[in-house]
Amino acid sequence: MSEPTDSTNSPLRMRRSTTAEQIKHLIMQRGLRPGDTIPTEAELCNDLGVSRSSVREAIRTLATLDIVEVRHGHGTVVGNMSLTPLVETLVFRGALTPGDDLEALREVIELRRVLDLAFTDAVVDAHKGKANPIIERLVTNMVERSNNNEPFLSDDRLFHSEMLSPVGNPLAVQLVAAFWDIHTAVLPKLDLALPDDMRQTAQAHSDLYWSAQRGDHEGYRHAVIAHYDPLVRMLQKQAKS
Amino acid sequence: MSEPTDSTNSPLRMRRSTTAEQIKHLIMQRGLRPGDTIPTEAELCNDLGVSRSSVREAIRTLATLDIVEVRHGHGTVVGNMSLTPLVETLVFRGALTPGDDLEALREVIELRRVLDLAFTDAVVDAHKGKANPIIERLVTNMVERSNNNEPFLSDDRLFHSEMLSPVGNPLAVQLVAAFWDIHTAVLPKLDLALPDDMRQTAQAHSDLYWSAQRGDHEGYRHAVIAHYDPLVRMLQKQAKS
DNA sequence: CTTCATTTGTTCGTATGTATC
DNA sequence: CGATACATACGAACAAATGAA
Repeated sequence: MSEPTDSTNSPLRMRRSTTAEQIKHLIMQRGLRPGDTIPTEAELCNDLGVSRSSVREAIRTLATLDIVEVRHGHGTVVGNMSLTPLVETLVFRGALTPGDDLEALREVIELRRVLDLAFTDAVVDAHKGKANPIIERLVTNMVERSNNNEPFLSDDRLFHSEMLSPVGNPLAVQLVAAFWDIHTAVLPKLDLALPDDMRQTAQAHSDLYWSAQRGDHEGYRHAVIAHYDPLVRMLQKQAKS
Repeated sequence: MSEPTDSTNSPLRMRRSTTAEQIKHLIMQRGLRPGDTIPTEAELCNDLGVSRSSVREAIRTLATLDIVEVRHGHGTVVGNMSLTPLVETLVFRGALTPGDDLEALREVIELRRVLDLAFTDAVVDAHKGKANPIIERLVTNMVERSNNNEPFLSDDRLFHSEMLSPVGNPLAVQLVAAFWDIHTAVLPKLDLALPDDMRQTAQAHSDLYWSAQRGDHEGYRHAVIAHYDPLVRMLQKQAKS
């Protein structure tokens, strides 16, 4: 039985935690908020008693998780802890599987649809009777663009965030935005975007807003179905081939 | 004056992409699957023409996203691209906000509840009329433990995964499991876990399964509500103070 | 069980690019 | 413009873990 290295030979090594965890601990201890600067690499080397490389790898880890944000030549600040790591992981997972990527896309789209349906009541109640100039402008813009066969990606993303925003769950807003990002990142690998489908999608956005605006839960649900219908049909067609 | 280390053996320097992206590209090119070994650090240094530090930071980035998995003294393999990065980010975000952490917990719990409700039809249809010995054992075990005031965390997590598993959306299963992890990681900061609540939660699990098993959609929805009811009440109580 | 090669983990020193003042 | 502070990159050396001979 080999003794597990009693570590008494390393005086300051009672830390089993990694450098990244120590930096996280430091952020919590000092009560730093997103945007606040964290100590420089050199300071962290002294404070934590580790080398520059270790500090850099730890910061790299935290930057990947969007827990910190590195600004070249300026310094490192606390990040806003977005869902970027989720997006990156799932986008790569979708891009990795060569023949099976539409299965990954199907799962993402189903989740988006299910989430939209799940928030139906909250969204409709939040928008009922309240005009929203921002969303109205987005909707008219999307419809117009679809008629000219122009894309409307950025409007699309903003629309869904704005619709979900007033329900009072920022995490949910971020999550659907993240799935939107994954969706649009994985999708271009497949050929689609037919003009008719684009027009149907734009119209569905319009129906979503106006259904919610007049408190029509059932109409909203139908609009959700119609919104994802072109994608579902496309996936079924691809699956047959 | 100082010559820029004329490493003539690496003439391809036109790459603007990061080292991490090059490694991702390499994984895709070779069609590597989770578990397959990727080249060693030394080999990557030669192949990509960068230093070992850069390779290590890139690998660290990919390991953070669970795109690769590093095994000390053995090598590095392709990871399974789980949702661990999402969990880590959100757990830290919840732990960071000192007085506002129950707001973060509320958002997570609302999302869990919404997701469970959103998959009601699929889950009920998938389990209707089909006995599931694994889940039945989990349920009886949880009820028994709750009567003895013993925790049943691992059973709880497995239960939700097993319930959602047959709907055929692995991504959804991973997502609810991830939110379960976030939930249980953020929760211990608050004092709770009353015996009555534990019994109600265990009973709700039982109701969830048996409702689905007999095809009772409405009963399933009520069980979902009851499942999160203790937490919702606790959050409201905490919010008042 | 021991030895040894392989591979990742850690550290140090140095040089370079970049943003701010 | 220069000076400073900072992140980025490189290379060499040694430590620790793993697995096979």
